[in-house]
Amino acid sequence: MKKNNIEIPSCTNCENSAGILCSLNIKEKTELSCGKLDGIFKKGEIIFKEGNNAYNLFCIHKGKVKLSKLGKDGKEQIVRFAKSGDILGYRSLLSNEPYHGTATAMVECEICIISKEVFQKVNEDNYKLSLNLIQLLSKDLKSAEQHLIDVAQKTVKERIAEALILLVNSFGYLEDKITLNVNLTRSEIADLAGTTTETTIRTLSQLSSDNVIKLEGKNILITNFKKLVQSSNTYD
Amino acid sequence: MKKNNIEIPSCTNCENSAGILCSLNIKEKTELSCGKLDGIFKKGEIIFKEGNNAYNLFCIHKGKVKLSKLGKDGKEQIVRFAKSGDILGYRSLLSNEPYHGTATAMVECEICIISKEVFQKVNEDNYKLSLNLIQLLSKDLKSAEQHLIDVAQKTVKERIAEALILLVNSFGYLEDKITLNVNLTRSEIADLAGTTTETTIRTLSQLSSDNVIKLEGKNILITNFKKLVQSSNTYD
DNA sequence: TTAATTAATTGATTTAAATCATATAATTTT
DNA sequence: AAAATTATATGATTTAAATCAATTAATTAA
Repeated sequence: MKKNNIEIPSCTNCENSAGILCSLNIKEKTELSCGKLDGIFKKGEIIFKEGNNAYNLFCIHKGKVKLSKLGKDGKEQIVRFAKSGDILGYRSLLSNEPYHGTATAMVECEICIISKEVFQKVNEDNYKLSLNLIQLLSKDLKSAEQHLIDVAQKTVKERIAEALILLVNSFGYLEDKITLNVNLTRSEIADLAGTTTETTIRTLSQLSSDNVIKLEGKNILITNFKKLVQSSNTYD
Repeated sequence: MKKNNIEIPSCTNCENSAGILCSLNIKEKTELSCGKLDGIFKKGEIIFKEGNNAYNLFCIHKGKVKLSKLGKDGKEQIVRFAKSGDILGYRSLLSNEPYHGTATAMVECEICIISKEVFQKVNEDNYKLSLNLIQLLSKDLKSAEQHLIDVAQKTVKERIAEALILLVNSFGYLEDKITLNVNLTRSEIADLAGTTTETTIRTLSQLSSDNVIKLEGKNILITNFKKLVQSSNTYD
C-alpha cells in the first residue's frame, strides 16, 4: 500500500455516504474520520489476508475489490466483490476474529482505513448502524447460501451465467450499457463459478456462439441479458 | 403445530439461557416472555416456510430442527441445523424480509414463539443483543462460506465426512459417546452434502469398511473421529 | 396383519466436467 | 526489442459421480 499525496475527504462529506455508514450523524462521522488513514492499493495488491489479526475497518472510496478464501490445495474461491462505498473487515472487528477471507484490489483502489477502536465506539453508540450491519450480514448470508445451492446443484454453464450476472450486479456496465465494467481473467471467473479455467473458456465461447454474450479481448459484452438469465436457470 | 398443555417456563428462568438471549436482563427477559406462545411441532412438521412473511421469532426450547432451501427442480439443500437454545427467524424479522429458508422439526420440538414487535423492541434497547446477533450472523456466514468451498472443491467422500462432523458438532453423541445423537435419512445426508442418495449410501458403506464409522440400522456410530476428520480433508 | 408407502441397497451405464497435453497469444520484465 | 512469464485456447483422455434400473427392507396406513 502507498500512503501518499491522495486526498480522500472526511467521512462528513464523502460522496459515498449512501452506503452502510449513511445512518451516522455529523458528530459520529467526524468521530469516525478522526485518525483515519487513506491508502492507495495497486491492482493485485492485498488489502488484508485471511487468517491475519483484524485491526482495521476498510472503507472503499474508489475501486473494485475481490474477497476470496483458500480451499483445498490452495485453490482460490471468490466469495464476494466490493466496490465504492462498501466496507470490509467489520465482521472480524465486531467478533474479535481474524479476517475471514483475503481482500485483493482488482484495480487501483483508494481506501480509508479506520481503526477497530474508533469503529467499535461509533457502533456501540448507534443502534441504527448495528441494524444496518445486521441487514448487510443478512444479505451476504443469503447470497452465500444461494451461491452454495448454485454450486451444489447447477451445471457449469448455469454457474458461469450466474457468475456473469453477479458481475453485472456488482459492477454494472460501461457507458455503452453492454460491456461489463470489470475485467477478470478466465481463471478468476473459474474461481468464482467453482470450475476450471479450461471449462470456463469453453463455456464462455459456448455462450458466445449462443449469442448471449460477445467476447472482445478482455471485455465481455452482455448482448442478451434475458437469455443470460435463462441460461443461469435462476428461479427467483 | 399443537398449542396445548405444555409448560415452557418464562424466559426469565429458562435453562437454555446460555444461548443468544443470555445478555438480556430480567426486565428484558420478562418483556420478551410477555405474550409468547408455546407450541409443539411433531417430527416432520414445518415451523416456517421459505418465502413466507416473517411475523415471529422462534426459540427452540427442546428438539432438533433443520433449515433448508429449495434449489433446482425442487431439490432440497440443507443449510444449517438448530437445537435447544437456538433462535430462528431473526434475520427476516430484522431485515423485514420473508423467511430465507424452511425450518422443519426433525423430532418432536417444543418451541417458543415471540412476536416480531416484542423482539424488535427488546433488540432496539440492547446493544449487547445486537452485537450477539451480529456475531451469530457472522458465524453462520463464515460456515456458509466454508460449506460453499467444500461443495465446490471437495470430493463426495470428503463432503460426506464433513457432513458427519457437522452432525457431531451440532447434536453430539448419545450416552455411549460414540453414537450420533440424530437420525437423518440417507437422502437427507445427501441433501446436506450436496450429492445423491445412492452415492451417499455407497460412500457411507465405504467409510464403514474403512473402519471410520459403523452403521447400525438408523444409527451411525463414529468409531474413529480422527480418521473421519482426515477423510474430510479439513485443513483448519 | 395386510397392504401401501417410503427408505435402503446394489449393479450397470452414461455423462459432465476434470485432467492432461500442447500451442499460441498477450503481457511484463529485463 | 528480446526474453520470460502469464493468459487464452483447443484437442484427447480419464474419471468421479449422476442417472437409470431393479430388489429388498423397513415404516406407516388401512
